[in-house]
Amino acid sequence: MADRLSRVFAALADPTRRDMVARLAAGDATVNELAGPYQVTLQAVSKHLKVLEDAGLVSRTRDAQRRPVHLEAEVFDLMTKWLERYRREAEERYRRLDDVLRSMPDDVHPAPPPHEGGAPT
Amino acid sequence: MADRLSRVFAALADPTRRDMVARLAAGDATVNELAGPYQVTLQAVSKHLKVLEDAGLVSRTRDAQRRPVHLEAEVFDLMTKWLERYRREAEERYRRLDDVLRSMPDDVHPAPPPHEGGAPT
DNA sequence: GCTGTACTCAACCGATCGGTTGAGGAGACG
DNA sequence: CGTCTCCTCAACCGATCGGTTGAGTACAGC
Repeated sequence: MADRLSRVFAALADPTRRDMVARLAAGDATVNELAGPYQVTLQAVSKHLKVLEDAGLVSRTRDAQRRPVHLEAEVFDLMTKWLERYRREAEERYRRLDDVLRSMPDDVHPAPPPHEGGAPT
Repeated sequence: MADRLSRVFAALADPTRRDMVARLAAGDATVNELAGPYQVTLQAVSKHLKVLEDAGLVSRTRDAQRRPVHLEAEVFDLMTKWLERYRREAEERYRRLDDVLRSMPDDVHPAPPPHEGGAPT
């Protein structure tokens, strides 16, 4: 799993980790604070944090023996970009297909035109 | 992995599956067509498709012996909602923290209550 | 009906994942 | 110094994952 996007998606595929992200969105927290609500060992939480860190979703600094965890917002942009791209394509195509189906009750056609006008902004 | 969002994120954590989604955004395709560019067996592709289907990202219909795969755009909304929520929170907080740091060169952490107690042992 | 095409199901395999326990490392504090 | 708190590293374990091969299902066409 080399690429960044895969690590990000994989990191967020776990509900516990998504929950941690949600908590961190409200402010930095120590490992102990994050571990609080979950019924797992501190080591497990530490591992989750490592996964999030490797994905670039959080960063850990040092404050005495505490390791405050900070949510990195930039990564969300990466996902949003990926998402928006295909979401728009798919929705646009969906609208177009719907249109095509209405004007073509039977038979087949060679190939759809590369583009059409009138797509909403 | 019961919840929908986890399945969606997990499905997209694989570059091959993201690639398939990208391809499907341009139009429906059969399993064979999707398998084309990848150096894996048809069965592996079929499995990937099943993962995407279980996540609600695609649907499979029947056309003679072909099984055309269709991208379901709605699911992207689910992710976008989740993303946007925390992205906004995090960025807002980031801006706020930045401001706070400037007016607070040292000292004075809120130091949340050391609640705790119990758990294991 | 037989054959070929398109695809799925089932069993298996090595690698990774999420969790555990156990053993520390780093720093505050008596 | 010793000790306590906070946290990480290492080893292990069962479950799941991504891939394989082999067999089977569904349909078209001769």
